[in-house]
Amino acid sequence: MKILDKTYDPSQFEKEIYQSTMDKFYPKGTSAKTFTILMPPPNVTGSLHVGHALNYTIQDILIRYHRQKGYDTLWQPGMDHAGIATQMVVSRELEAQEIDVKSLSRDELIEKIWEWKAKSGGKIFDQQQALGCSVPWDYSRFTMDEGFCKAVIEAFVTLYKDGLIFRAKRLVNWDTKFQSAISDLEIVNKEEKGILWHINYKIKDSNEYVTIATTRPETMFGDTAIAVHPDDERYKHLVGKKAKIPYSNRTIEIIADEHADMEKGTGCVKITPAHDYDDFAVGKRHNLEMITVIDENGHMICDSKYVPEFVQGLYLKKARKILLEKLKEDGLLVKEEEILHSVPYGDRSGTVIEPRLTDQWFVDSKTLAKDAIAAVEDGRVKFFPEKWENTYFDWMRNIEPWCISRQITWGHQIPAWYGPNGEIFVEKSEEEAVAEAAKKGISKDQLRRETDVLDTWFSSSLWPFATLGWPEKTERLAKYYPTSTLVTGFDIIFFWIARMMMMSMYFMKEIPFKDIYIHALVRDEKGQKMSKSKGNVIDPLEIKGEFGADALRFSLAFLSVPGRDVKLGKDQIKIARNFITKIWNAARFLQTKGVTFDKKLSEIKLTSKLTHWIIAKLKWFQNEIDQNIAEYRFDYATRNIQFFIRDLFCDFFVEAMKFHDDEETKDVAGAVFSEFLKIANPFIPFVTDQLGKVLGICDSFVLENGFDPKLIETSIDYEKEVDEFIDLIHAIRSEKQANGPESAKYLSLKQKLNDWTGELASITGIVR
RNA sequence: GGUCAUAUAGCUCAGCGGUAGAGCACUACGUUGACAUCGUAGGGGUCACAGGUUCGAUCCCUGUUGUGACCA
Repeated sequence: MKILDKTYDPSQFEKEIYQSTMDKFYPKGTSAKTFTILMPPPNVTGSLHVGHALNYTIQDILIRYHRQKGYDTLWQPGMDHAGIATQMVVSRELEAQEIDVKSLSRDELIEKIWEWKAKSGGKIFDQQQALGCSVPWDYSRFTMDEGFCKAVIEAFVTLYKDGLIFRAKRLVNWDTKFQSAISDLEIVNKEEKGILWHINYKIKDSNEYVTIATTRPETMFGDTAIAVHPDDERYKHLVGKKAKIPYSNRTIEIIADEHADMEKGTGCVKITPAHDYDDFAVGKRHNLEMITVIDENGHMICDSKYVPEFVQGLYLKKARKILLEKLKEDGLLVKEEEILHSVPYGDRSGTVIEPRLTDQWFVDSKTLAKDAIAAVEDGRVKFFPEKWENTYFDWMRNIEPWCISRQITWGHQIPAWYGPNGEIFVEKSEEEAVAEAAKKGISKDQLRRETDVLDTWFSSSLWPFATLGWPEKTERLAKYYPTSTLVTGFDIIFFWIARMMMMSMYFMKEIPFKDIYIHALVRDEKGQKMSKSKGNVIDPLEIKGEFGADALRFSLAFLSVPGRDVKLGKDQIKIARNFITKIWNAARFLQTKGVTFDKKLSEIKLTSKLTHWIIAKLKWFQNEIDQNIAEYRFDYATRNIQFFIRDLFCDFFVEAMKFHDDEETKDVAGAVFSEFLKIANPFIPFVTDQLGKVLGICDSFVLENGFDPKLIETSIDYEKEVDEFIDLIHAIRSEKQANGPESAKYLSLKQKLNDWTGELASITGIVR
């Protein structure tokens, strides 16, 4: 047997251990009890950050643990196509090569993106391997692969025919950079300083003016009313009168609506239903016209009869500036008031989001949410920590229709065809659409396919069953659905969890997963969010290089206290690395002591107090870990790993071995250490497998079943006696430090130790 | 504005209706047959504040304050 090096150097063996164990990560299909985790699919453009590392570490611990326990485990890997993000990355790259993206046809661009994917996509898979993720890689799915596309079409067409997807002209969040609608989850509101401009509109047939207050004067050409509060005595006399929009020949009615806030601005508010959500609602109530004055690029519309020439075609901010100057000149701008207001930004584009009236496709979330809510209410699906169900309920109970169409190229093109008069045919294929259209006398060349693609999250919402083969009735689907535990961050409860719940309840009529474990955000050691601009980003691969993947995994699990952010600093990882070194050196000591690792616990006849004691502690340890995993307490589990090997095994048992090293003790030392490695393997797979190999225990612990604590009997009396003995040792050491070796108390305690009879008398030398 | 968290040692955090815990940092000692990436021992807390329930509250309840997150 090769003697271990003095220091633990993970870079020497991590890669090899992973390569040699990869084939053990596949579901065996032999056990009736399954344990399945859906890996949250990273973006095809993504690369590993420390948040992923936490997410994958937890999943890998769960998977490896259950695999050892004899479950048929499937950790379903994959990737999503990240519509906007990918198209952005590829467009940028093409532009760098001086290729005009706009001149490419749809098919050409898509081809370029596939080329890019083949070359640069999915880097994260290698990084997941570096971290030790025990994934059956051949099972990987991609939201744009052939089978998945089929699933998306099936889902879309079914929902449409069931009346749960509809097309409508509504206000949506318009991203002027991508020139696409985005969902309300994809915008971030920022509190900003702004100006409330007070502008006079002349009352028709009167010399009076009404002063409205607005932060967006340039939209005035889309105004279709002015609202005052019904209880506002100041303006009661104006209700029903008409006012003229400056520089426009239109007059608009002054209406009473509770939307007007008497406290804010002048109490009079202009209503622009096509460019503001609140105004849209007012417009609906009062049956107002909706006039769009801003185009898809964020410029004032050119050929509009509503927009005066002097601002036509101008970028919004420019138009605003020119308009305000003119209003000022003409004495119509009567006040500028500084205010704080919240401004919506696109989370990817970083540009101001414009509410825009467009035709889009929507999912009737409200209807789909019902079963999804019920599944959590009645406990079929549980959140850990439980408090997150509030967040879930809150959102689901107030859910709005989900805008799923995107005006981009990369994604699942919506399977809808339009006839010449706006007829809509939603079918799984062009042939079927043509056939349906023919029934209404519309020929194939009159049909035009919808160019919009679906929101990436629409395909992600099918992940629990589409990855397993749906819509086909595959064996895999039958066997692994519903899955066991979903592990993810709270930031995608709405984006992903809620939507998977809705789609799964609808298409599978069954929950997608039983438990949802929500982990925290990883922050730096000061509790600040990691960001490139702050320079406090911890790169998991750099950490792996410096301290080893096990140290990173151990630290992340150690810090996973439910309900708290993970504050990760290098110090913490160093501590973990030092601890792993301790395990390494314990192994080294056992080697030099001539311990062999070929006997199982059950094969050793236990006679001594010392061996009874350590085995009793091992049983306790195994039970603790079982419970910790069942409760998703990875912080406890790692603390227990530390406590067992350091405080119990090394500090006492190994020390005692230095005085008491008969065959039984050595056999038990080997067997207990082997069991320890096995139990710790899901947490720190690399070092434990390496030790297992070098010590000749086994090639890998990946498929090793743990021992059953119930099958090995230990004497409680022996355990107690050793515990008392240890307490006495601590008391003696403490007394010696406190009052010196001459103190009466020390001497009497020392005497008590010296008088100890029986087996333990042989190890009193442990106190020096 | 609404909701949900959270406040315990210098720091990061466990914990519990009845003597307050760990790691790091700090102090002292130590190179004893694996480990200085180590060991042994130690100092250090009015458990945010104010009320209430209780024989007893750091823990349960109410309020205040600070901090954080989400929603509008």
